[in-house]
Amino acid sequence: MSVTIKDVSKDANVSIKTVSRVINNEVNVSEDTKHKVLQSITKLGFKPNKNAQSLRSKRSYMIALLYDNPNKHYLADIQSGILQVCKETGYNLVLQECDYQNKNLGTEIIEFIRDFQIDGLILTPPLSDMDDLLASLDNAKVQYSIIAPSDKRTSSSYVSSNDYDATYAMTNKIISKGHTDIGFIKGHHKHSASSLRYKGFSDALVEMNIPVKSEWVKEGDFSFDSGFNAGLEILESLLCPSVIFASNDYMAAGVMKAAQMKGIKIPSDLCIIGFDDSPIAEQLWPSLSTIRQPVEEMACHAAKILLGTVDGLSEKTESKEFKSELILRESLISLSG
Amino acid sequence: MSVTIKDVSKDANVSIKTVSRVINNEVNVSEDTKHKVLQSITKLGFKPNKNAQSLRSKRSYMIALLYDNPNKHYLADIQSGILQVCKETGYNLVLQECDYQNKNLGTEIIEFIRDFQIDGLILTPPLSDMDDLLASLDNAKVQYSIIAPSDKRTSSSYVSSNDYDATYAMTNKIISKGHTDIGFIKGHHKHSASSLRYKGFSDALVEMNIPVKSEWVKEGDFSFDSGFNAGLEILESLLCPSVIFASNDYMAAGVMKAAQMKGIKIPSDLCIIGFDDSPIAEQLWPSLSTIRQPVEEMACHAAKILLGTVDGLSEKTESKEFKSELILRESLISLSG
DNA sequence: GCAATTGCTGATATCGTTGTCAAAGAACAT
DNA sequence: ATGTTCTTTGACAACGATATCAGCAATTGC
Repeated sequence: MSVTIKDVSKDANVSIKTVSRVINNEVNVSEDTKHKVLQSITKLGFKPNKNAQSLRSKRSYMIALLYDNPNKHYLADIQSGILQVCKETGYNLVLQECDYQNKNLGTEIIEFIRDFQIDGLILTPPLSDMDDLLASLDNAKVQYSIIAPSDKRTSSSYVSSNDYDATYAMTNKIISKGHTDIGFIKGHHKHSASSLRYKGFSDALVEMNIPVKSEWVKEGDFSFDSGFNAGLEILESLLCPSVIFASNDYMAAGVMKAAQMKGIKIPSDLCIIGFDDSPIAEQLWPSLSTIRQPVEEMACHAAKILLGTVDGLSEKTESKEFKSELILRESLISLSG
Repeated sequence: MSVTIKDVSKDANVSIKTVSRVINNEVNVSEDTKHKVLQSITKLGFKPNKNAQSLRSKRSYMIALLYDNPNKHYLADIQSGILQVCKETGYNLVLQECDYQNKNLGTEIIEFIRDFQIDGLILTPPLSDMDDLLASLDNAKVQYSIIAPSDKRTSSSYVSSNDYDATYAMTNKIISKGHTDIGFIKGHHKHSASSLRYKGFSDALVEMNIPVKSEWVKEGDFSFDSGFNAGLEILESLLCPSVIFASNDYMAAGVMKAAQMKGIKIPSDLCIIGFDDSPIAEQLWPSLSTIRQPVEEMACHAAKILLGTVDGLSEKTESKEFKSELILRESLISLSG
């Protein structure tokens, strides 16, 4: 039926082991035989049987993406980044939703890996910051790469973004437009990005000698609703800020809706800033000033890192910090009068 | 290292073949031995090695989701529906992005299935309507189930929604609010839902003796931008409609932005209707009246259908049409004056 | 010149399951 | 008692790859 390594070995007049050597790019194969074998392979259209390979070599050629993240756009971007790399390397991606509050998460993940012989993991926030989880993975000698951890640990490979610098820069930009009354909505406290983003914001204020007003700082969870509620609370203060900076675009959209419902004009009465440059940022009116992160590229890189350690064939890839970009749109204007 | 069928057979004092029989629920195993084996299995925590099973039995325990759809929320919903079923049944989901314009799509898909020994496919629009593709899959005896095909073919299993009835009902609802000047934005012409939705709309108008004005009917492609542009065009007509019905929420959001940029007040000057009940529908201000489709449930059902035919263990599941629900929100009001 | 090392190759065992086939015993018909 | 059928079971081959190890020739070291 399907052509096997045996057929190739017969055609090329070598042993099956030699064919195996060629497929796996092993050393100590003469150029001559290698060429001969490769020719037979293309001639017969041979493709190694993944299951047989996996069975014998204990590798599944599958990596898994672990997530506990309600933001579907974010996940979709992550996925397509990883899938690009998978396609090139012949690996497969398996999706696994987790519950970060699950006490047995570590054990369950390790069991999952063992059952399916998953070759490696990619972790997304908030899982990327769960030190005990990472520790048990290390302990079980599981290969993984993490996306956007809070501190750049040296032990594991990661891709990160410069959340702190980006919010710091955006806050300076806001201040440069004449604003001093600035509210902030934090993200989910379990996500490392939340504290980094808040720190970038508050450091920038403090450095310009602008006090951080606690009644203008609320905590959300990255969802539209939490942004909406936080926005309502801030806008019901006696004194309203002239800018609200939300830790992501969905919360910013929530603020915008809250403001519009209260008849507050954007951006003349209130400027709104988001983070992530989600599609919604451009779809709102007025469109949202925000910070663009190369999420897809980051995921792509994370996959390369993982496959670099998992698969001898792929070249080694290093941890990397990606730079964000300020996107200035209609929702931020200079303070009038 | 890991416990195998051999260990179980020793522990239960039977042959490995008998253990295999028990795992696979084969007939002709006495209750006694079956019980004994099952006990050993739980005692030792045995789990069959998927790769060995696949290698021997020619089944991969993997199904693939094929898509060519830019709507990430839609895809994410589909995915999570399928993943639920996969989790229960121990199958794995592989993602495969396709290009519906690719001439060799059929051949490539069949090759993909052969290489990875994929057990079955789930097709989403617009792939679900490509008759030649389905024909070649049939021809290659590939198992698949399709989500939302335009016509309910009897040959293949499908899940569908009542797009026609839903738009028809919504259009009647609009008319009942006193509107007669109604614009419509069609979806991507390759998606079967597009024509169904348009037909539901125009049939409802015609039945109420309201002519369909061609300058108020535009074609989009389900993207925000296409909705935005179509909205601009319609709103630049000499006479503007009092309602614009878009074939999905993203296009409706585009229309809303276009209207707001032109200073048109929603819903007092213009009502807007969407389709799908995407998250954005609730996040806009004013919030969007729309039609909710149980996408996740549909995907779940599609997966059950597929695994019912692929896997003898799962119970057989039938094709099914899912009902949509009208969601009335702020963006539709009665015609004043 | 001889031993030791290196480079290349192949025979064969092996991974953990399922498939084939035959044997043993029970049940039933003759 | 004998033959036939049915149920239950196990020994062993097979799936298609990689791993081990040994063999042989060519090169190197002394």
